[in-house]
This record gives sequence, structure tokens and C-alpha cells, in this order.
Amino acid sequence: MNMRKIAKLAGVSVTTVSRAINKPELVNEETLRRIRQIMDKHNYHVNPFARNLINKKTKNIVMMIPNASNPFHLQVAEGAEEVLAAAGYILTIYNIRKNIDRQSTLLEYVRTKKNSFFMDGLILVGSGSLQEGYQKALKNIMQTPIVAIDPGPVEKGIDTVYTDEEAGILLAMKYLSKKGHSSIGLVAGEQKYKLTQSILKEIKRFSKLLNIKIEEENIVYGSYASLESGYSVSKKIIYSSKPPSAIVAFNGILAIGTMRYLLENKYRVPEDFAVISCGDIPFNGFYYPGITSVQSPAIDLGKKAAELLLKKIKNPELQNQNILLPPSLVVRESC
Amino acid sequence: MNMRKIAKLAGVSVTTVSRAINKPELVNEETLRRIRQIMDKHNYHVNPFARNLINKKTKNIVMMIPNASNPFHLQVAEGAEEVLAAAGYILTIYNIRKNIDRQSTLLEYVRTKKNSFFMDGLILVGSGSLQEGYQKALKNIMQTPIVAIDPGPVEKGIDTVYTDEEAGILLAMKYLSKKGHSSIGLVAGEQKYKLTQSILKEIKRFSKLLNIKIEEENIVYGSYASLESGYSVSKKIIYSSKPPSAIVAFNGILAIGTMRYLLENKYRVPEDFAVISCGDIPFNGFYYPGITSVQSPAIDLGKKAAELLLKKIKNPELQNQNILLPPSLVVRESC
DNA sequence: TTGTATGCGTTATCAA
DNA sequence: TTGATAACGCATACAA
Repeated sequence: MNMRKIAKLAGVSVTTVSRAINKPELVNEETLRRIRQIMDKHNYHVNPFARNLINKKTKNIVMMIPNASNPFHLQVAEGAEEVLAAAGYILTIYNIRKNIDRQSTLLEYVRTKKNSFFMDGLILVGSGSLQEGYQKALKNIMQTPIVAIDPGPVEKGIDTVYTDEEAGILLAMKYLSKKGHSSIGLVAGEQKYKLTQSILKEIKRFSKLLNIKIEEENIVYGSYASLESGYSVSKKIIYSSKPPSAIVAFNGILAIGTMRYLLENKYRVPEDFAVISCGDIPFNGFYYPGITSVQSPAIDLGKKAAELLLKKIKNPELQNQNILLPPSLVVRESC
Repeated sequence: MNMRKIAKLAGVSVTTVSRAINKPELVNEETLRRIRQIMDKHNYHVNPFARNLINKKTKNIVMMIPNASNPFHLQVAEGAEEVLAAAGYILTIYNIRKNIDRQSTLLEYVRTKKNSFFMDGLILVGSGSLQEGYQKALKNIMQTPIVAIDPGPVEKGIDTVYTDEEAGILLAMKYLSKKGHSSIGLVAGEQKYKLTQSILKEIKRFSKLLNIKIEEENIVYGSYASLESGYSVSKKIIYSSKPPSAIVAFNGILAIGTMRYLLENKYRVPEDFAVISCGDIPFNGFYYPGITSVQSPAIDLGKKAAELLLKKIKNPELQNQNILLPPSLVVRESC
């Protein structure tokens, strides 16, 4: 079924049918009624591809997230969805976790093979797990504006909404120091990720400044997406020859895995080990004891990114922006 | 930039350019090289709308989930993504939570207003929160196959992959009974959802059979998506005039909210109150104490749905199927 | 208020 | 191995 057939059935031209759909106020009431009836009867709906071939607007935005298991990313999506919906856009989430390790494949896919995505704009979250240059490659491929949400301003020439990762880590380290901790263990995510290296670097830097010790053997690597990995990897710290008094987890998921191991094995938190999380997820606050966390303003991050993207869509020539949102420390019970 | 311009620059016809992209083996090596070079230089990529206007294939599948905060739905997505990716499809997630209460609006949106989605197929998860008839309406609107993933086989004429909700609830109730509980409280989600009513009905039915008491005042309603609601709503049960010995939460999120309230207020689990969750999420297993849960095979649900959808895409005339996957009880420490 | 004609960017058919 | 041309289904400028 297409417009031509509807037109024929209604005894009008395609133009009139088109108008009935897009500018019904310009169509005679009776004609309109007839056309609508026929469309209903034949369950007709506009072919979006044909329409978009002309007006080049999909009203779709896609958000690429590195890992759907992490509720943080979904909060970001929630924030973005709110402003996008208000502007008549639909937000759709694409989880690239599986593709991170075969990301050239993804690029290849998007580039040449079958097709591209259908969107007016892209929000790229947490590219800290992506290879250097990936953002730019993506930017070249996608013909639409891209806004990245990241721990820090990443590649040049890309619009970014970011939190000051460094400030967040400082918040955590100062707090630990204030609480009297002078040695810490680190439960990190994938060692190869840029993000991991960057957090690590900052923590080490501040630890020197604050006189907090980090034994190399107390730095362990799990996976950001895996509770199980936080659980099993934290053992090494707990049973290390020089156990620290506090453990810093690199995200909320790793923190919960760590907590579980501690509690299951009758360690008291925070008495035996304090735990702090770089990155907050809702579950952190509902654990018991609640997990003290550095919080990036997920919802606002999403909102700002969406707003920026919308601006870019309206005016692609707009100069690149890097919007900074400050992190905060949510003190709960684990330190 | 479009194909015509590339063709002109390369001194060939559009047909040859098209072939260079889709059937390069049919193009002279030297010509191919030249065309590719020019495409690269001008950063050209095929316009997916034009392409799809002809071949009607997007290689996109979208999964609509009622609530992205619930990790269960994301596990389902993970399962689906795996089989879809293997078949060369991209899976994208659309969170309809915000739209559930204005779902006619969503339908309207998809139907006439701006556009439809761009997909070859749709997986609809957890329509238990949707209004009666919604699935069918959606089915009429979308011109693509739809597969629903649900607690039970829902509307006729729709392909479904489902778990036997009834069996799952029986599993839970029997277990509680075995553990010696003779009175329970219920932490449910939104009262108005079909899903809620249906779980409630089953629980009541089995409670009679097993001689388990449920005081009306011990049935409370929160929100499936909100940890906070589980937390605050469970109070009423705990401080009720006839407190039960066990609490059944209607999903993992509500269970965790409940746990937090109990532990924070120094109730012991399971000694003072046992807690069981209808629906398992990864966090349930990493809480302490671990939350005993009825588990639907999320990943498999996603896989089966994807497989079925793929079949339907290949052959739309295929007869409707309703595939049943059994639930299981994951015993942990909360009972 | 309605209709005609043209074009959006691509692929398929057929011929060369 | 290549090319001319006709679709695909719709929206818009312009005319009536």
C-alpha cells in the first residue's frame, strides 16, 4: 500500500493525500474524512524512508553506550530522553560493549557494508573505553552531529559534555585522607582502557600529595561491566601481604562486587575495610552499608548533551563546545 | 555529496559506482580503485534512506523495554543482541517507560505525526505494563514483524516468547512454605499494571492452597523502576499490626529497596523477615545477604525472541508461535 | 481547495 | 565490464 493507491481509492491526487497527512487544515473537510477513512481501512502508514529521502529528518537520536549493565549510562540516557522527547525526538540506545573489542568491525559496518544508522544525531557516552581516534573516525562516518559525554574533554574537534574526573578523584582521596586512611587498594576495570589508565594516574598523583600509600600488589583489574569481577578480583587486595585500610573501586559495579566479597567473608565495612566508589549508581545508595561514591551528575550530563546536540542539529556550523559539570561526593556508610 | 557526483568525478556512471559499493567483484580493478579513492577523499557514504526505499531492509531491530532501570531487561537485550549481531543486524533499545502513561501519544506519534521507526523488526518486552490492546495496535502500525517477550502468553495473534509466570510464583510460594512461613507481605509495583494484577492473583491463589496468610494491609504498591519506592513502601509491612514473617517483592528492584530498609533499621534477614524476589537481577546475587529469587532466563528469552523474529522477517507468513521457557528458583541467603 | 510535474539518492533491469 | 533508464514512495513548487 502506498500513497498512489490511497489517492486512487479516494479519487484524489497523491498531493491531496500527502496534504491530508501533513497539512490537514488545507484539505476540504469532507475530502479529508474520506481519505482518512480509506487510510484506516487499508491500515496505511507513511513510508519513512521515502519521506526522509526528501526532508532528511528522522527525528531519531541514538545514544551509544559502552555497557548497558551499568545503570549510570542509563541515567544519562534518561536525562537525554527527557529533553529530546520534549523536542519531538525519539531516543534509542545502542550498546557497543560487544563491539569495543572489535570496534574496527563496527566502524566498517557502519561505513560501507550494509548501511548506516538512521538518526539525526549521535550521543556517544564513555568513549574512555574506546581506542584513540575512534571518535574522530565515527565523526567522519556519521553525517550527523555528535556529542560525546566523557570523564574529561577528549579529542579535539568534538563537542563534549564532561565531568571533571580529576576533581572527583581528588574529592574521594581527600575524603579518605580525612578519614585517616593512609593506604589504599584499587579495584580497577579493564587495564587496557584509556579511562582506567587515566583514573589510575590521577589517583597515584593525589596519593603522593596526600601521603597515601598504594602497593602495586593492591592494584587489581576487573571488568567495568561485571559484578562478578569486582567480587573475585578484590580478594587479592584483601588477602594481600600488606592489606590497605580502604579500597577504591573504579565504578559502582566493581564497588558492589567488592562489598559482597567483604561482607560474605565477615569483614566489616567500614571498620575492617572502607570502600569508596568512583562513580555512583542507584544501587550504591541502597546497598547496606551504603557505598560512599563520587557522583557525576548523570541526568544533567544527559540533558546537557541532548541540548547541545539539538543546537548542533539546528545549526551544524556552531562552534564546538566543551561543557563542564562538576562531580560531587555522596557520603554514605562505607568509609 | 551523492552517487551522481562521485560518478562524475570518477568519470563513470552511477551504476558503476553503485556496483563498486555493492558488488565490487563485478568492477574492473583499476576503476574500482579510482572510485574508492574518490569516495574516501570526499568522505562519501551511501544514503541509507535512498537505499532502503528500494530494498526495504534496514538491518536494524529495535527492542522496546518498559524500563531501562531494570537490569533484567538489559540482559534480555544482551541475549537478543548476540543472535542478531551474528545475523548482521544491529539492535537498538527504546525505553518506553516515560511513554507508558501516555501510550496513546506514542502510538499517535508512531502512526501519523512525524515518522515511524526504522527497523526490520520489533521486540516488545514486558508489555505487562501496557494497556490492553496496545500490542495489537502496535502490530497494526508497524509494518514489520513483532515478537513479544512476556511473563505469560498475552494477546492472540502475536508471536511470544514467555516464561511461565504461574510456575515461577508457585516455586516461590512452595519454597516459602517449606521454610515454614505462614504469613507473607507483598511489595508490588504499579497497581494499575496488568502484570501486577496477574502476579497478585497467582500469589493469592497459591497462598490459599499452601495455607499462607496475606493480610490486605500487608499488600503495598511501589514502582517497578524505583529502588526508593521499594524502600519506603515496605515500611508499611514492617510496622503493620500483623507483620508477616516473609516479604515477596514483585521484582528485583523492589526487593533491593526492601532489603535496604530492613537492614538499615537493624532487622535481620532472614531471621526477622525473609525476603524473596519474583524476578532476578544480577544485583540480587551480590547483595548481602543474597536475595533468593525466581529467575526468568533473561538471556535465553532474548535469544529465542531474536531467533523467532529473524524467522519472521525471512518468512512473514509463518504461523504465530508461543515459545515457553521455564523459570527457576535461585536460592541465596534471604529466606 | 486541488492537481501536475519534478526531484530526493539509490538500485535493478536490460542492453551494449 | 559498463551504462541508460526506470522505478522506489513521498513532498514541494507552481499552476489552476
